[in-house]
Amino acid sequence: MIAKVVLEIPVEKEFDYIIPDRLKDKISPGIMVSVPFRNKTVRGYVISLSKVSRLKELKEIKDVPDEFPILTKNILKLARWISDYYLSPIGIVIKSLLPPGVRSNKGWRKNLYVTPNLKPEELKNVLKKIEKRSPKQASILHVILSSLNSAEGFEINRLISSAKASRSSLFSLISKGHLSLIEKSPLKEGKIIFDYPKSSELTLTDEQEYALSKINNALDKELFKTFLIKGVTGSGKTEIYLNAINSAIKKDKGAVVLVPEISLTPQTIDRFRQRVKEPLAILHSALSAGERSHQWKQIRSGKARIVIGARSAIFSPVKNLGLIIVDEEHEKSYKQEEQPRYNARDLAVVRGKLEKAVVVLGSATPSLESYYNVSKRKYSLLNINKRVDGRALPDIEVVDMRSDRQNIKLSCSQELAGEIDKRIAAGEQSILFLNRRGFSASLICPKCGETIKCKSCSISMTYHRSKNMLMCHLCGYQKRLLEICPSCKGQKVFQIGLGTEKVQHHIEKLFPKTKVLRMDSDTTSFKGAHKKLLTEFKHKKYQIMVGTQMIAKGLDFPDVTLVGIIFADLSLSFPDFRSSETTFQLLTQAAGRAGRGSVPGKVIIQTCLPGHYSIKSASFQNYEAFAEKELEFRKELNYPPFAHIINFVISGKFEKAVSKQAEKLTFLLKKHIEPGINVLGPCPCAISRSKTKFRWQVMIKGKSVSALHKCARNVLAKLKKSKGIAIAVDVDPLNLM
DNA sequence: AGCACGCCGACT
DNA sequence: GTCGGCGTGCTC
Repeated sequence: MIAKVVLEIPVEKEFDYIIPDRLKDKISPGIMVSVPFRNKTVRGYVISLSKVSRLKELKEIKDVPDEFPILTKNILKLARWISDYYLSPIGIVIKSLLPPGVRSNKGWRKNLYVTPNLKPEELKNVLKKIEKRSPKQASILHVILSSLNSAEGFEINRLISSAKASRSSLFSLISKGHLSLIEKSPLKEGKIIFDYPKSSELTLTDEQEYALSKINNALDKELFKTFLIKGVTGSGKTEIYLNAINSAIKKDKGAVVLVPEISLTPQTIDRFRQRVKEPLAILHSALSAGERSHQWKQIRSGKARIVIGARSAIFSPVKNLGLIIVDEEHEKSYKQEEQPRYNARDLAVVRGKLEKAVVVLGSATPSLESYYNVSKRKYSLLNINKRVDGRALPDIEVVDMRSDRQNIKLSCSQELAGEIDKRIAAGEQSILFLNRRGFSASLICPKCGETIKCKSCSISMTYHRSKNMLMCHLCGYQKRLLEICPSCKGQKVFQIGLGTEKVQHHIEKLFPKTKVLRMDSDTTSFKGAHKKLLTEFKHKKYQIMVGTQMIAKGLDFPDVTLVGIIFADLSLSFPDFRSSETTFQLLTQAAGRAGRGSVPGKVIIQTCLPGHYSIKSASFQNYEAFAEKELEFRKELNYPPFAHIINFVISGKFEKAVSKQAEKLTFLLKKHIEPGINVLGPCPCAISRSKTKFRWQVMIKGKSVSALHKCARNVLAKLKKSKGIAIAVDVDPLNLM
């Protein structure tokens, strides 16, 4: 027999190996193997088995470290899909989807037991059913049934030998869900006993109830279906998720919950722990390799069926997966910004289809891609328009900062200052949001007009007052604040633009008796600081919080009744066709921090573009109005969701070589395009230099992804490599900087 | 990816 | 005449 094996190398090729007799029982698709390759031994994964090979001289598989396939059939299919769609070699895809601890394959050899997932009567029924077709499997079940009270449990090797069966028969029973793999022998009446947490069942609103019933119906039918829950901030989406998960458990199905990296806080996890009626596996980026590997094995063995985690949790090998939830589906952090550049939200739908599972995407501000999929009838929309307990949405006021009365340099309009004052008097709290840390955005020389830039990047350096240093927010390079212009030796350099440090400074000056907390990556970088500062704010050690992106989402402080957006235009000015969408999302999410308690909230948006539709519709809390306008614009310019984009980023140390390669690539793209595809560029990226590397980009755009794939594949195969030049291929890019 | 093979320039 | 630069191509 021949095994088709993929290796962890950037090559789209399967390598054939002979399966030696001593290993033939252990090998099935999805299993990890070690194979001779060149003069080394490398790790690989069996994709399929075959009787024949095109080649005559084949090498043998050396070893099989695991007892069972680490990749399930569906995950293997998902890996294939990712490889095709995101133009990334399958070996690299598999490498990146397995947690690092698992790949070191420690702990898979020892202490492996199985435990039945069914009651004895049910096992007997299964036994009867499979007796004729699969005598070996039946024999295993027979051994289990005849020794259910054995205190030793079912160590797999002993079980296999007493049943005179093979590993693959045992594995079939596991993959059908009749048995689970476990590391200890905790048998008690044939089933692991869990400590179920107590749960309070809150009553649901009518809208929540309706959404849940739709999801439950779909779960009952065991068919693939995708829902988009559009629920205003504070509408209790999580409550729907929790109930849906418990419904899945009742139907003996597993669930995966994806949350954005920043939302995976102890508070979030506790909420799920308290309410979900089974142990959770938590896949957090902060876990060590060992911990990850442990969690993974708990999932793979069927011991944990409910998984909560960030992006990569979409690969967890949950048994009998029935439900996939993607919270805050519009979040950019679901996109992996390195190869393979997948979007976990989109993979959720692909995996849902493979597993015949129900997929629930939730957001207060759905991505236009998902919203458009509703109108194409790919997803079903579930609207939640009311907040729980009938609380009012905050009142939003837009303040025009162009007015003569305002001084934009002082962070705070008269209106905002007045509202903050009221909150201080009432003992309530305020949150002020600005999406830039540091004190001054940049330094400019009035004599020559130059701004001070990083030595290795193309962006201007930000002045940080607490450190008294200039910092590059891209590469982290720091240097002393200069008194003299480095390019013309002019005597005076001006600081321009706001950062959170300066806002804090202004607010402290304006309200000298008030304690102001600043939350940004500068103040939260040391261990435990994030949690500590939030707790202090909750206990009202501070009246005002100033912060970046990190405070715009998810925070829930009942005493916060005012949210101020210091400068909404900052995100609108981004050179990206999605900047309006991002701004609308940011404003809506930030506004959602206000009025989460009994006192209604107020939001003040400061802007120089008060007429812009993303600011206007955010101020009316009208998603539909925004989406309608934005979709019109996207349609006109043939941007997503009406088209797909593949972005090529060419980078290297020498600018000439980079631009030359970008032009060669563009030439080939133009040569290979089909009708309906546009080639845009080449041009330098918005961040034209990062970490000493120059960056250029070319885009292809068109309605049909497969046509784009074809074009990209053709061209990448034809393009001659240039030394020191890297080309990153990004399908459905979210970051165009 | 990583490593061998191979084809042109500056050196004992 | 040889050492070594790195461009090309293959690895079951």
